[in-house]
Amino acid sequence: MKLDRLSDFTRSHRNGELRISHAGQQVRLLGWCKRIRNLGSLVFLDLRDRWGIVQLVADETQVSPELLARLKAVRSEFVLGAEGLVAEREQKNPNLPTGDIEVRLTDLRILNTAQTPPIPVDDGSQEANEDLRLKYRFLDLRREKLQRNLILRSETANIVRNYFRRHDFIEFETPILGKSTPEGARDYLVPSRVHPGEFFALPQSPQLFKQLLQVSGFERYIQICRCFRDEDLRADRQPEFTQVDIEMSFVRQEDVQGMVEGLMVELAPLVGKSATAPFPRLPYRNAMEWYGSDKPDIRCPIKIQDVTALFAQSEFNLFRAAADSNGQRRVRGLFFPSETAGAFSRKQLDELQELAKQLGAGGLPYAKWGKEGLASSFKKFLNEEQEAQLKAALEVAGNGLAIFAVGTDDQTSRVLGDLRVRLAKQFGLLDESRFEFLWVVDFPLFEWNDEAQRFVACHHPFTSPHPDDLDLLESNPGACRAVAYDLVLNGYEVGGGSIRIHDAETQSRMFQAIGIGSDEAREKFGFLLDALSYGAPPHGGLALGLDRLVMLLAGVDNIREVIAFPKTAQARCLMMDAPSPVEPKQLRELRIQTEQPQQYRAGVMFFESVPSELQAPMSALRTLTTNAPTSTSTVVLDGEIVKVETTRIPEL
RNA sequence: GGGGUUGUAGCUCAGUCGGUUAGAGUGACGGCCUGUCACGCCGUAGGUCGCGGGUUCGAGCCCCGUCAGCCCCGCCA
Repeated sequence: MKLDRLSDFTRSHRNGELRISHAGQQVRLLGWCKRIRNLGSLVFLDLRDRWGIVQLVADETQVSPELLARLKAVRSEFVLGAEGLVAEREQKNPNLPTGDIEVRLTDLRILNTAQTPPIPVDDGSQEANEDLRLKYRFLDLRREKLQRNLILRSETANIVRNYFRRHDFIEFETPILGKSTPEGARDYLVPSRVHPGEFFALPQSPQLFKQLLQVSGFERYIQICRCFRDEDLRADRQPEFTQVDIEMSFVRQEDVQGMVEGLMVELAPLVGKSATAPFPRLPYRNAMEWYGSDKPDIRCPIKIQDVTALFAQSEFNLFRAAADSNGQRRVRGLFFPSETAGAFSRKQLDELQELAKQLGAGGLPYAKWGKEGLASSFKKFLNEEQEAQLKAALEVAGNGLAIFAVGTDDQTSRVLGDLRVRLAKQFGLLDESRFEFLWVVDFPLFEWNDEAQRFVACHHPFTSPHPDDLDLLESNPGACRAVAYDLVLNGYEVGGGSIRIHDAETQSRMFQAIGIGSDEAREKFGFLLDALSYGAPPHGGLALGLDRLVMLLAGVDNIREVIAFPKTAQARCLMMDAPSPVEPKQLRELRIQTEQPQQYRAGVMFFESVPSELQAPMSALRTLTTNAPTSTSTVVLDGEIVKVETTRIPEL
């Protein structure tokens, strides 16, 4: 098809903004064909651009046969320039903002054609599977839903910038090519060509740079920056993600929190919510005790109760053993006041138990108060008086379901923390429309790492110990609290920060406590220790996870929905098919030898390096590769020796 | 690293106990249609049942392996 040129055609209006008040105006519009409805001698076309949809119309009594023919040649997703007269519709469409009017075509330019999309671009259609959506992300991103999310993301970033600028923050750019440091997540590494055998690390966060900028005296730092962590992914985690990173000098925890609260109060109205500062502060210890989580969703008020003492004399061995364990193991429970919960079926309870087992529980003891009174997995160990005590402890009034977990605090928190939110949603005990911020504070400074057989920093090794706990740094690290705080929204950690260590001596003690000796500290963090010894101001800050924040603002439960080009759970980009093998020449330049022969992905086929006698079939192989029906990658085989692993090759 | 789940037409899915020629909706293509807006009506084409192996007289269905997507545990200072 011969394409028209854009030439001098300029847009006069945006499609979504046309209203009855424009009636009578000649307009020039641009966009994509969302759908065409051909009634023979009358044709309607919905033209879509970023701002909305407007209906174009042409009928044979009004337009030339040529124009009508050209219009009928249009298919979905063709790119069009349309000229016409805005007119009031004979039959209006109340579902469309532009539904009162239509544009009577006087001219139509076909600026580009389009193949039939492999996935529906229409928001009304059922969403395609996510692997296809990711492969054809550029088409997926045409959908209004994703456009809305990404526009929201842009708005959010804009408000963030303006807010901090207003508060005298200075925006910085810190290096992407940095140094690998011990502790923390696995690094993404970048080999250095000019220094063979040496590697840069992509930043897990700009933590040290922003601290050094405090030492330099900038006092207020902001960066919206990309961070990289080579760890396994989740629905709310990507290998590269964006942080709103801030740092301030001469501040206490409350100063940082107050600054961030002000931002959240400004962001909430973006999506018609409101937030009221100050947000509640909840010590880590209480968060774990009441909610079984360090990022509790307090939209559900139900708290975990300790009922261990009730079973001190019980004949129910499982529970009594915990009561006898001197606090090592406890019996903790949750009560969901709800008729639905009280009517939970045996089957549903079995499914729940399966879930609990996946979370590491041995089983899931329960007590249910419903139409037939008490039903419980340990009913035979409960006399009337004990039942009454249990009801009192769990604050049971009316029907509902109580579930229990036995074990160490870690074990019971994991099970009850998860089920608390899950069941609360199921029973309608959690108002999902609300935004509930809170600060979790007083985190422990260290946690014991079994694998390394040493303490590791909970937050990071630059976090200031609580001033009251400084003496514990050597004597009892496990009991030492940190001046660290997480911002939690609806059960998600959306930010975390701390007051930092700002003197070299404390920093050295900290390194010592996590098993980094003075020599290693000097080698790995010499620049930091130096900086701290040249007049570093007291300072602290926080980093917000922008992706998660926007995800929550957008009301979606997956971070990929607010990222233009996300990676899969296996950290692969299905659109570019990255990562990918590279030319042997590149590897040679970097002095990198791969332990495994490189595998070349070409659609469904895999090739790998082999001895030279197989070099002969190379040209045939390349033909097969490019002709493979599902092949999407360009495979570079130049000079490389390859073999084919699949059974397809013998057909050659 | 481990567990769960999904994979059938371009797309979304159904497919009974293992049994004849694998279906539906939607999309695509062609025809008809002057008020549609998920247009309607008629017709046509469209399948490596993810891939490999096995069991069987016979496999979309059962078994083993494998690849990929998603969710979770470990991991993520």
